[in-house]
Amino acid sequence: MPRPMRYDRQECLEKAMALFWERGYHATSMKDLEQVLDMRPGSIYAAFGSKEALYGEALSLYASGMAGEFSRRVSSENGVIDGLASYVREMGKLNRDKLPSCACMLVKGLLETGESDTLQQQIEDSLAGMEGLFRQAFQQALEGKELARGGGERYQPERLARWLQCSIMGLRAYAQRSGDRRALQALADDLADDVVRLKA
Amino acid sequence: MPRPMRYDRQECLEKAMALFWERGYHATSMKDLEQVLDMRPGSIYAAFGSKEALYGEALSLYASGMAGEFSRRVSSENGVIDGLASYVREMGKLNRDKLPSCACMLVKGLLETGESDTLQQQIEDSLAGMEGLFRQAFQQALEGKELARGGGERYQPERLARWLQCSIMGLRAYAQRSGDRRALQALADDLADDVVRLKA
DNA sequence: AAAGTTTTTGAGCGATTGCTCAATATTGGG
DNA sequence: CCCAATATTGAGCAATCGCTCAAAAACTTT
Repeated sequence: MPRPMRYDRQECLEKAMALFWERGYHATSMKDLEQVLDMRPGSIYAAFGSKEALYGEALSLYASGMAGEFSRRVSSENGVIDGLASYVREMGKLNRDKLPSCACMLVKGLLETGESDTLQQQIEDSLAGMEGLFRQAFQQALEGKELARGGGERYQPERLARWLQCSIMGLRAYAQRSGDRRALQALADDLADDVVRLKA
Repeated sequence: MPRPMRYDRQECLEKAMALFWERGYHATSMKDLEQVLDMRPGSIYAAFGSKEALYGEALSLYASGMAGEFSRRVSSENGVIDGLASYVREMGKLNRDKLPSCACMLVKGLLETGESDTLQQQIEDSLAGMEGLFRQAFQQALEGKELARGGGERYQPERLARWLQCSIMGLRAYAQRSGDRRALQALADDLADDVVRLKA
């Protein structure tokens, strides 16, 4: 007997995510969101509670999407290491025309939220989650004898995961620059080669 | 015969830079700046014109400071490569207690300004300037036979400069996370070792 | 149709935003 | 000691911010 909902929550979240991802949290106003979602303020607040909560849900959606894409790509190659390298190499194609932003939404959020912020903790948790996925991948590579022998302490999965996350953060920040796309691809290729070099 | 200025422009800029660096552009209000600078709106606008212009000058100050510190540290070591490695290794000590933010102000700005923004261009120019300094350093290392022979195309100064800037961007974004400081130092050490490894 | 239930609407709230400008304060020169 | 010149002040502007809530709309069931 109730009036049916006009809006699909998931679709709304995807649109909101795209806008937040592109402009960042502070530069995105509720007016902007109202326009993109084609919703009036009351509906948005009924559905999501607050701008901050909406941003939080958008972040979660982004994080799960990123984790999914990572897993998909890594498992699409024969070896884990090749999968990781492919994942990195693909980032050389990052382009503002296809995505709301080349930079990682988590990193954008990390750099614009205050340290006492509730959002900060969520972002750090998501980043830690990604780093955990990287660690698991390297762990798998280690157990599958994919990593070169004699790497020593340098080849500890958590160490490699840290390095990989750092490199990806840097790569995607670098990609945010509007400059030469060939330079970006060359950089991504170099980093991917560094990953591959863990094998030999 | 004019009334003398009460405020030192440089001191004001440094305070404004610290605040912008910590909070970012959008999260810093004129009210905040008035408080930190101990100036009333009229004085700020008379001195700097607008919030955006003030931010721009703060960015310039930051960029020149960073460039100066880089040059100082690189030339303080015997070899260029050791200087670069030392520069990277020192970033493992990045701490929110000492600085307004662990992250690079230029990167924070890059990730929160829109692409058509005037500030974006200034930021990208500054980043390109830093990358140029890196390139010059690697060029110097190359001419001084500091780089290992047989590195091939991989050891082109502009390629190495791109990689170094990417790594530093990533490292400092990683440092913004409030987590384990030993992990950060380990990461910085690993990256510094990668720089040193260009020699052998 | 009427009643009941839930969603959507949008005018508009108080607070804050970046910013202006007439008024005031503070100096050196005459 | 007053005047010309410049710096500083701060009340307050229009616009926008995130957000609220009583009313209207839209559906199912009876």
